[in-house]
Amino acid sequence: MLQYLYCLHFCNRLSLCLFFFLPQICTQPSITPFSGTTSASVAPKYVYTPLNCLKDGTVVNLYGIVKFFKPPYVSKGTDYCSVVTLVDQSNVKLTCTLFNGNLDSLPKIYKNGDIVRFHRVKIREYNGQMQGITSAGFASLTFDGTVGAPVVPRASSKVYTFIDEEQKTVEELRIWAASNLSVSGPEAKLSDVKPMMFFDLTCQLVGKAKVDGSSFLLKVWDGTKCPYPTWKVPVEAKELEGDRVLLHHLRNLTVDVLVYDNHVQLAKSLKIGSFLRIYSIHTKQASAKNEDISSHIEFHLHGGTCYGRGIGILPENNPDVEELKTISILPCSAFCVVCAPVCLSGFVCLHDKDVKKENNSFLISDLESPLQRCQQLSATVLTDHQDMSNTMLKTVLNNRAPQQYRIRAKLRSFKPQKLYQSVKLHCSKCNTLQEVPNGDAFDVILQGCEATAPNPELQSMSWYESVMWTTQDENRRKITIHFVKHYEMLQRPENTLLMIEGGTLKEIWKLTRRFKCVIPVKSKEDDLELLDLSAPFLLQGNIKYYGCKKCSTPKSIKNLSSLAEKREPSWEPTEIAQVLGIEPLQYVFVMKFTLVDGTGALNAYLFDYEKFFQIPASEILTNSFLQQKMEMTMNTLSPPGRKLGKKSNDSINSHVECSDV
DNA sequence: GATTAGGTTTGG
Repeated sequence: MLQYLYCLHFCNRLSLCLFFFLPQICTQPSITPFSGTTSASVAPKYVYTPLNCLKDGTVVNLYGIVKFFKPPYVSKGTDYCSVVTLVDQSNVKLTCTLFNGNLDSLPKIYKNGDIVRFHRVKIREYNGQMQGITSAGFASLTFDGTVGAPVVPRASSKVYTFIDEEQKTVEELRIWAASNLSVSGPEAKLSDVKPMMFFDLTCQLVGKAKVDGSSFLLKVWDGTKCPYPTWKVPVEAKELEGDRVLLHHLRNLTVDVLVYDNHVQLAKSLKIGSFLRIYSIHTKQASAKNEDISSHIEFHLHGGTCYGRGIGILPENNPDVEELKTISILPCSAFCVVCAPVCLSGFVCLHDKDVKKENNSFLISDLESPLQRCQQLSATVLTDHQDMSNTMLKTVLNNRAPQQYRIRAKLRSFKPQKLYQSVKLHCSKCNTLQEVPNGDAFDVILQGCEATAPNPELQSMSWYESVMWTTQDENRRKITIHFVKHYEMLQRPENTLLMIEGGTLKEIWKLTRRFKCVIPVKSKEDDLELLDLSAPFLLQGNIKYYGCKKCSTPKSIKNLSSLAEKREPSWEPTEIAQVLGIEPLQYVFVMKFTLVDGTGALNAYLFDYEKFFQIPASEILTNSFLQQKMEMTMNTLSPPGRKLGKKSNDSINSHVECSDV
C-alpha cells in the first residue's frame, strides 16, 4: 500500500488531501516496507555518502549520475552482471560491479545520464581505486536524467521508500549533470548510419533466428530506413521466428544484426515485438570481393562487453520507445512516395477493401481487426498493389459495384472540415454511430455522483483493497480508491486496475497516468456499480472507453475478480467490457472525400479505425502530435490554396481534450 | 557457498 501511495504521490500529487493522507496510511503497522522499519513515522533516514568520501570495507548508500554502464549480461558465474560507473557533484567517479541472479534486481539503466540511487553497496579497494560491489540487500532506483522530466523511479525491488527530499536530490543531480557533464551517447538512427561506426540503436524486434552455435540473428527496425544496402544473413526458413507477413512488409526496412558469443543467450530469450536498445553495434562495410556484387553494410554485435556492448530491453513507456512508435506511424510517406503531391493512389492501395456503389458514391471501409502498429508502416505497403493499373473515375462511375480499383485523383474537397468532427464512436453490434461525448459531460456525471456516499461495507473486499479520505477543501468530498489485487497482492501501479468513487475528472486523468486502468464507480447497497453509460466505463492511458447504451447489459462489478485471477491479467479493454456486460464502442474516422480526375467526380466515404491516417482514431482526440500529423496528411492531400480556413479555429487542435491535464 | 568482473570496441 505504501508503494501505491507513493505512486499516487509521484502521479503529480493527486491532490493535496491525498498528499496529506499519505503519512496516516504509513503508520499502519501491518504495512511494512521491506527496506524500512515498522512505520514511516520512524522511517529510517538513509544517509548517502558522496563519492569522494568512500572508505574501503564499508557498506554505503549512494546517489550518482551514470557515466558509463554495461547493460546486464550473463556472467561466467551464476549471475547476471552489470557494471556501472557513477559520478556526482564531487566529480569523483566510482565503478560498481553489480551481480544478481535475477535480471530485474539489477538497476534499470537505459542510457548514460540516468540517475541512480544504490542502497547497500560494499566499497572495496581494487588496483588502487575504490570499487563498488553488490552486498546483501542491494537495491536500486533509477531515474531519467533529463532536467524537468517526471521524477519516477524504476525500482529494482517491489517495495521501496522514496521521500520528498530525495526528489530534490535527483533534480539537483540532473541540473549539475546538465552543466558539468557531456553524456551524449553514441545513439543513431538507421537513417544516419555510416559504414564504419559504433552506435546504440533503439529498435523493435521483428524477427530472430538461430544462425550457428556462436551467433544469433536479430531482425530489427527503428522506423527509419538505412540509406545503404544492408546485408541479409542467410538462415534456414524453419529457424526464423516472427510474423511472416510483417517480416515481408518490412523486408526493406529491417536490418539484420548478428550477435555473437555471450550475447546469444540473451538474444534467444527476446520476445518478438519487444523494444530493445542494442549498445555499441558495429557497422562494417563488406569487402566487395566480386565487383558484380555491390558492397553492403553489415551490423554486428561482437562478443564481449567492452564499451557497454550488449542488449537492453526497454519498457513500452520509455520515452524513446514512445518516440519510436510515433515515428513509425508517420502517414505522409504513404501519400508522397509514389505520386506526390495530391494523388490518392495510397488511398486505395493501402487497404484491401470493398468498394460499394451507393448513389455514385463509394464506401471505403476498413473493418479488419486492428493490426499491430508496426505492421502499418507505410512506405513498403504501396508496392503491394502496383500490379493494378489506374482506372479513370468515369469508368468507375459507369461500372457496377462492388469492385476494387486503384485510382489517381485529386481531392477536391472533404468533410468535415473540422477534423475532430470526423471521430465518431461505432457499435459493431447495432452498427450505429454516435458522437464522442465531451469531457464536460463526464464531469457533470462525476459531480452527480458526489452525492452518493461511498458505502463503508464495500471497502477492502477479498479481491480489492480500498483507501478512503475526505478532501480538505470546503466541499469535503469523500474519495475512495479500490485497488484490485492479484493473488491477494497489490500489483505494480503500471499493471494495476483501480476503481474510484468520488474523484473529479482531473483526479481521474492523473490516476490514468500512473495506473493501468481506472474504472469510475459508485456505491450501491450491496455492490459497486458502473456510472451511467454516458460516462466512460474504463480509462486507460489517454483513452476513454465507452459502451453502447443499447447493446450493453451491465453485470456485477465482481466479475472483474475473474480477470484479476488470471496468471498475468492483461486488463484488455475488450476483456473488461466482456466481463462487465458492456458492448464496447470503437473510435472510428468517418469522412467524405470528393475526388476528381477530369473525367468525373466521385464521393468516397472513409470509415476507418486506424489504417488510413495510420493513426488510431481512439488516440487522436487526446494527442496533439497525432492531430498535427493528421492535419499534415490532409494538407498534403488537399490542393494548395484550398486549405482548411483559419488554422487555429478550424483545425483539430482546437479540440484538445485532456492532453495537457 | 563462492563465483561472476574489475569499463575502453573492431572476428565470425
